[in-house]
Amino acid sequence: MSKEIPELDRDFVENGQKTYLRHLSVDCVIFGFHENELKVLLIRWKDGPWCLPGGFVKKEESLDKSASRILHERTGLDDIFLQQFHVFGDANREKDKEEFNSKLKDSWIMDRFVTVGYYALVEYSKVKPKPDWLSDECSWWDIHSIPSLVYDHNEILEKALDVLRQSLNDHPIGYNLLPEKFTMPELQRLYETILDKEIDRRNFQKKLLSLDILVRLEERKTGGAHKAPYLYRFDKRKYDRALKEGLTGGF
Amino acid sequence: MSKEIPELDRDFVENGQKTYLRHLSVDCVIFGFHENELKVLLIRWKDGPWCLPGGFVKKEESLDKSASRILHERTGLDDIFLQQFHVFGDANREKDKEEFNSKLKDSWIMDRFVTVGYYALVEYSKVKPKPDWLSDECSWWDIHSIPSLVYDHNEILEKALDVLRQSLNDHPIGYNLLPEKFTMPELQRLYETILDKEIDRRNFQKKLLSLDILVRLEERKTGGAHKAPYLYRFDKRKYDRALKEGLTGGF
DNA sequence: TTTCATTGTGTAAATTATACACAACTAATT
DNA sequence: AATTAGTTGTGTATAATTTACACAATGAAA
Repeated sequence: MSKEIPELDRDFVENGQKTYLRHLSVDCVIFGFHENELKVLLIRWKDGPWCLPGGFVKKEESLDKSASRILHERTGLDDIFLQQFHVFGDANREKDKEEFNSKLKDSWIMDRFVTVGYYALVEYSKVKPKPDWLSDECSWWDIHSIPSLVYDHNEILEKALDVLRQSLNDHPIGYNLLPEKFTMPELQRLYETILDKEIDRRNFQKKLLSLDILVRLEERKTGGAHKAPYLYRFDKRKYDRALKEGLTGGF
Repeated sequence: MSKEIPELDRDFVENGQKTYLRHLSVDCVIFGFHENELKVLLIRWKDGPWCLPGGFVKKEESLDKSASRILHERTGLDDIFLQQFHVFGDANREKDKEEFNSKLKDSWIMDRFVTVGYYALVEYSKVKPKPDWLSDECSWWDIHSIPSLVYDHNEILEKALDVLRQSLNDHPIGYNLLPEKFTMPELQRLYETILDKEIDRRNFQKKLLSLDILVRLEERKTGGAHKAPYLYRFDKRKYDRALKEGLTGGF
């Protein structure tokens, strides 16, 4: 399974504990929305399994800062919407850890880790996924066809989806996942995908407009094979205000 | 401020890192309800400030297990409703740490700690608060008059209250805080205290009964200076079922 | 016996959520 | 150029839920 460890990695493996807090990691569930599908950014370790992008907490760095640093490293983006959602602390959550890391026997990396899950909402088109030096691949996966992930990462992802679902009415989820201009059907697909249920088209539009956080533009979106829908954008000011009070209702 | 460290403490201070994960702690916000007030169990360090009861994570122990162990140590109770709610990971969250621990200069305890917040719901009357060997006092405090706590513990407590408020409709909060038999006005006070708002008496009763999770007993509660109210209890079976689907509505 | 604070109870009005149908538009097809 | 297929835009009636609100009965204390 494992090859020899390159020079760059060696320092990390042998001396990482001087830089990072031991026993503690951060894993990110990075959501994007594209072609009416909710997607998650996954990476694949060199010669290894798929997993959530993650990293470690520097000794003088806040947890939130770690997460946004990791996110920046993986997506190139700054100012990303990022939310801590759960800590995974089972004593045996990293089963088969030796198998995946046979060359790291005495490294701090082989210690038990408790990991803090963050979810991020990013605009799909702005991300250029780039694998890091630990990984071969970095790409988007539809949430309906996630591969088997390392350790408890499938569980972490499920929990993130769960929290995302419950947050739909009091976090700026639409705002962060969609491009600046979007159509009502696109927004509806986003809601339907996250909630995993169908919503009546007219009632959806009625409720979203009643929240008074959207602005309909003069433009329409052309190019589709059908009637051209209007474009909308969020009214950031009103949106932020509404979120403070919690968006009412919920489908 | 500090006295000499007793023998028992010395081993913990000098060798704790052999038993516990470094950099990681658990703090518990233990809620109880008594005399129509929502209360929190606080402890006071020997010669030190008030704080949330907390502890550390053993190397082969899950996070949840740590929390319930800590809770058991502090309250004597088992099978407590316990819920992780947030991780506090600011790099400088433990300000004035040296001041409070002047005798521990080189101990693992002086390292930076990230702490996982758990909230617990206990039946007030079943708890006999007992300070541990680190603390002088252990007692209940009304949430409206919490003293200044060490580090960021006031912030942790506020966050717990926040989460408790938001969880009222999909967690068994009433069930765990009240004694087996209780009156409708008592239940209403509990809701009003947690939500920090008044609720119409008739509408409250109507909704709670419509959830079909309460059983009215033949008994009434006597001894009060007024008309004797009926006693109720939760129908555990129906209650659990309802919670799975999320209690509807919400005041 | 009276007083006082509290409990138990129901209905009407307002708000919110749900169900549902047809004409207009656009690109693709013929 | 006309037709087709699939999608968009729009409003109303009904059901469900939430809110507002008043008075008689009770039990202890005065």
